Amino acid sequence: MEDGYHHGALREALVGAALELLREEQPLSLRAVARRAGVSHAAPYHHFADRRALVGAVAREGLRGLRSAVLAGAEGEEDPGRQLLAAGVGYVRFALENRPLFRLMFSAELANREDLPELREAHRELRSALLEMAGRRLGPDTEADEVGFWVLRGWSSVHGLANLILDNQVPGVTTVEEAERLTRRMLLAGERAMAR
Amino acid sequence: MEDGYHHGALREALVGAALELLREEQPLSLRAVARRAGVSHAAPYHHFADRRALVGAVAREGLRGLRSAVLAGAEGEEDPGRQLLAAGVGYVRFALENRPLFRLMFSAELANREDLPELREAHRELRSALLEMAGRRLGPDTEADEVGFWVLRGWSSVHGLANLILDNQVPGVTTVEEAERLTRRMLLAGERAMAR
DNA sequence: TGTACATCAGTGAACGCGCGTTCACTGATGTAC
DNA sequence: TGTACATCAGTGAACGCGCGTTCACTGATGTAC
Repeated sequence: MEDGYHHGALREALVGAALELLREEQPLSLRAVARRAGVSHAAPYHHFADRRALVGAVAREGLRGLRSAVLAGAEGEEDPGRQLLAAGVGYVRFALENRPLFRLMFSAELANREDLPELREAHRELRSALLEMAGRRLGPDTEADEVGFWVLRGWSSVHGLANLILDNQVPGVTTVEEAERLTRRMLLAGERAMAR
Repeated sequence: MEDGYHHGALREALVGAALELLREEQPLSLRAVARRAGVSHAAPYHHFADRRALVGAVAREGLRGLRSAVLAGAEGEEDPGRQLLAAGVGYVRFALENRPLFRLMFSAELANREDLPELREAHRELRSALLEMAGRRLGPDTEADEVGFWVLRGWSSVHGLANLILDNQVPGVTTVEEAERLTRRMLLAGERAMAR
């Protein structure tokens, strides 16, 4: 279990190495990941069926992180409306602070997830968190359909804004702080329109 | 100029071949593009500095198409509010009908466009079209900042929705028709909230 | 109208590279007795 | 406590592949005189 021939927790180490490479904006090849983990390039095959499975595991980790970021943002607030606002800000912050990972999570490569049940589960958990928060905001008598639609509206806004910023489509917004301020402003405008 | 040794319009043919490959969800390698255009894989270098320049030209073509789709949607309407609605629907339709191209246009590869002035110009033209439409909707006395913020709100919603659909994050929405209906519903809800 | 010649836009071979995956192997680990 | 042995999780060599890019080349085109 110590160091030496048998690694002990290579699976986790590989995912960690992949996250490291992403942070450095390096391409996520199976060989590069193995290299970074300090292991031969054939070793990953004892833990992942193929490159795709590894990428899926990395994306899953990313989704969990995104969910945490969203929930962490909301935790500091009492009022459900403010919770949602903070959640949106947390979402955008995560995207900005984990650009390549965020892109990977929503990449064409993983648009079809039928073969990656664990990744699907992570997506479901993120979605549940959003639905739960929106449910608190809209009240217990709100129909599920309406809550779903409401989540989709908010999610689209925030997801779109995050993507536009990542893609340098929002002139003058590059830092995390600027992005957070803009997100808050945007969500506040939406809330205000709703409340009126 | 006829057929034969000199192609005559290889640059355009290469971009066309690339668009064809994207439509088939094939990877956009320089060699594959040349192959599809029926030309040796060294030929593109007489028209593009490198692979990146070719990809940039393809994205530019895509952006022009997106702008056209947005304007075409709006053209059928008189009321500025309805124009914006139709523009949004056109945006999402374009994304759904040109999935790989749309992804390429907003990919990490092209997030930095400093070396691709023609692509930047295409982005500017799309942005101008959006600003102009929003300006008509908000009236001539609206401050430029406000118009810009308003565009960003709408664009984020529509761009986010398009991306979420492309990524199979919106259960039950896969066809273009379903996506259009949902977009309309979403934008209507936004308009309604604003009008109230 | 003909000819010499520069320029242009192709070709095909070659370069070095990193990739995903497979394979036979071997050292380490854990368990049955 | 020791030993035999199955299983596990690594290694390193090898496979075939497609890639971007460069190069010397050559055929076609257009122009000057």
